[in-house]
Amino acid sequence: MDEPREIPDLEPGASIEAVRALRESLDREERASLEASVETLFDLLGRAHALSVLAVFAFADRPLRFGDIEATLGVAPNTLSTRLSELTDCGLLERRAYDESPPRVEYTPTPKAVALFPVIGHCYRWAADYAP
Amino acid sequence: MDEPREIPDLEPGASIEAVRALRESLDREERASLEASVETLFDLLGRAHALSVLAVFAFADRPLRFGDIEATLGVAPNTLSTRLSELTDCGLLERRAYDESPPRVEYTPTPKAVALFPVIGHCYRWAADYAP
DNA sequence: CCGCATCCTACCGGATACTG
DNA sequence: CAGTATCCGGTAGGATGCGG
Repeated sequence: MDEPREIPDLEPGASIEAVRALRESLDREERASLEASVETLFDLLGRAHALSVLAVFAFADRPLRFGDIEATLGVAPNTLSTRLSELTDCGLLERRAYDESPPRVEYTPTPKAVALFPVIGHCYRWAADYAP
Repeated sequence: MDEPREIPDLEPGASIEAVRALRESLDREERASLEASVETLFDLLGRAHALSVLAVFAFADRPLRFGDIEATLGVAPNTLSTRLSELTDCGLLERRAYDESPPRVEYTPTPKAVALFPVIGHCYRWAADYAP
């Protein structure tokens, strides 16, 4: 009774029809659980610069340091610190600190984050098509 | 010299590699324009309940009224009012007011919004796979 | 030096009451 | 019914400080 309807793999660009069918195939409890998970995700992404931070990682080909992201996005350090902590706590980023001088901290996207990158990609395509 | 590299059509689930290649094919000016458009989109989506509102429309099969969304999401009316105005101003929703009593206002997603629905769909799939 | 914590200010979002 | 007015708590932004 665990997850008989578990989605086998993550297909990028899931059409709404497919997801709508998925939602309707779930019973009340499973569906509430799914909605809650999505709500958590939306709450996370629905904060200042969260999507932008993800985008920076999506286009980077190496681990990123605090200063890298700060310079790229130009956000206040405390805000960036909060976002990075949240993303790390949710298992989207992995934080590795090296005990050096000067100190070095590197952030790496986890597979969980990589699985979200198509969202970023789609937003870029959308912007290229529908921008003013 | 207008848009020789215009993306022909919106493919759902654009891989980051493809978008990365696109970004690198653009010259400085075009790329800055794209980044600005994406930034605008991220700023819009990065507000409270914006993604949730989009999701409600993505799964609805008819125009929605203010009270529908309010009841579904349980958000404060002033916040919802602001979000709906922003989405309407950005051309994602079309607002139609009927001069009746009691008054009736319907919101319909535009093609521009429909083109964003795969983002919602992907988030649902992601949540089903990676949720706690 | 770099990554963050603190302090303070401004604005945004939540709850409730109220109007056309 | 579809919002607006009002009040208030929380969160983001900017500058600065400090610990490693």
